[in-house]
Amino acid sequence: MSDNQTLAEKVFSELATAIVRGEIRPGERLSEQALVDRYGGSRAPMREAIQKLEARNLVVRVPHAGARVVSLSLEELRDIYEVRLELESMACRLAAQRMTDDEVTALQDLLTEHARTIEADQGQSYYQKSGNLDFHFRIIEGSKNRRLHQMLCGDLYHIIRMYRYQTSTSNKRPQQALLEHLRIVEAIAARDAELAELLMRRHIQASLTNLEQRMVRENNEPKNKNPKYKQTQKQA
Amino acid sequence: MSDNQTLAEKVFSELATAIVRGEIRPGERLSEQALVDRYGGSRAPMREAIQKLEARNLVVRVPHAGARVVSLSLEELRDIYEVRLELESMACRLAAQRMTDDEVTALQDLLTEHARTIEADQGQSYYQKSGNLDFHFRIIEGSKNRRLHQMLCGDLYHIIRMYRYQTSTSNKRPQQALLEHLRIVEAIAARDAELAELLMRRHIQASLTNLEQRMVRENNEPKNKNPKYKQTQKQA
DNA sequence: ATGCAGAGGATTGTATACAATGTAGTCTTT
DNA sequence: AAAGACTACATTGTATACAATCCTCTGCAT
Repeated sequence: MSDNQTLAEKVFSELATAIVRGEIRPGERLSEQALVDRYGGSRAPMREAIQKLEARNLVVRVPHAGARVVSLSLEELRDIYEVRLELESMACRLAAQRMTDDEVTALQDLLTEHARTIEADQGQSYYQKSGNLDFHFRIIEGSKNRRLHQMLCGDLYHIIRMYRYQTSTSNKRPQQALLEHLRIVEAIAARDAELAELLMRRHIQASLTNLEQRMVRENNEPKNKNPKYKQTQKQA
Repeated sequence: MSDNQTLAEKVFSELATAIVRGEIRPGERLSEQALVDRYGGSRAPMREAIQKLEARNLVVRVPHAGARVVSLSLEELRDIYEVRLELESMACRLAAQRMTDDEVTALQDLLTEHARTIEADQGQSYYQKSGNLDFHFRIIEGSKNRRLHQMLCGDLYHIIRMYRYQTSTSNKRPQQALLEHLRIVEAIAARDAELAELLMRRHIQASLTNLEQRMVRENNEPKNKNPKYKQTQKQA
């Protein structure tokens, strides 16, 4: 029934959401014994859970030294964003070629739903929370490329959600984002793969340029010199 | 000294190369006890090694049922090639923007070296073996994007090397491949990112189209219906 | 005061033992 | 004879115990 999945998997998924939500801060250490005390069981499943987290790049493990939640520098975050930009643009191109007509109409319906929500709710909360993700997820699935889906949803998105730097695009102006979404779906419906890819690229690019600007600003004001690894922060 | 790395890591790397070289066939099962008998130690490090393999998508593990070496369908292989095509083209674009002048000249030197080798050796063996990989690796490193490097070299390349479907491009005519390499480096040296990306895309595309043609052929001749999972093959 | 050396403690890596689940083979039943 | 259930075995998941490594704190020397 409920314990169909192994203890290691349960601990893994609990830890993963905790990390993504920021309940466990970047740089914080994951002691195997501490996990035993918290979740019960023995060290073996805890080790396995930690290894699963490492596989998803959520923690970094060094032999004999233990595991810490990843703490990304701006450079590393830029790297991730660059890859995401490329892969998701690619997904959009493929989606324009491979989505079924039904899937396209379903996507259009989703956007009209979003429009209603924005109008009613002022759109601040709901839209960017799940709606924005829904839209991107559907397009990624529409690419009909399982590996691509795995890379974007499995690895990159979790980390990106950890560091919410998507400020400029979707936070400030959801109606602008919706407009861009509409244009993208138009291109997909017209089976114009090139245009769809270009529009998606521009749609995401804002986050990346924002991040890069932050990087140059950071470099010019070297007051917090090396925030690469914040170490040894126990919960007070 | 030599056992600076843990037993789990040693077993992992041994198994990884064995799998990539085809010494352990796709679909073959990896029993923990069998690994203990072969490599010594106990089950704990073997489990860890298997999990590391799973993290790199070299084996598939199902709870309580064990681990098997991945056996990819043509669709899954196409997915991987599609992603590789996109990521490596991207790497080439970034390399054109970010490689230092020294790195570019080093790359040019590498290609003149390759040219000499081809002339002398008839180029069949050496060139495609390590030379071709060297070239691609350097460009990937030239992108200065660690995550991209990790994705291409860590995950995708191992699997691609397992299934050597790169027949059409580099096998048949190494001198043709060298020519394409030269053009790519020219574009990089000219800092023409767009052109460099385009040339790399075309350079790799042949493998993908070859694979896709194979897929449609396979679908039209359904004599070997479901070669998705070859199961229960013990070494005779 | 600063830097290095060493001992102690804490944590991880490994080994072994037990429990739970999946698998195969046999037996029964229709 | 074929299909289903049951039993025995094999394999994986988990727990506990031991060994090896690293981190920290203290003490000494410069």
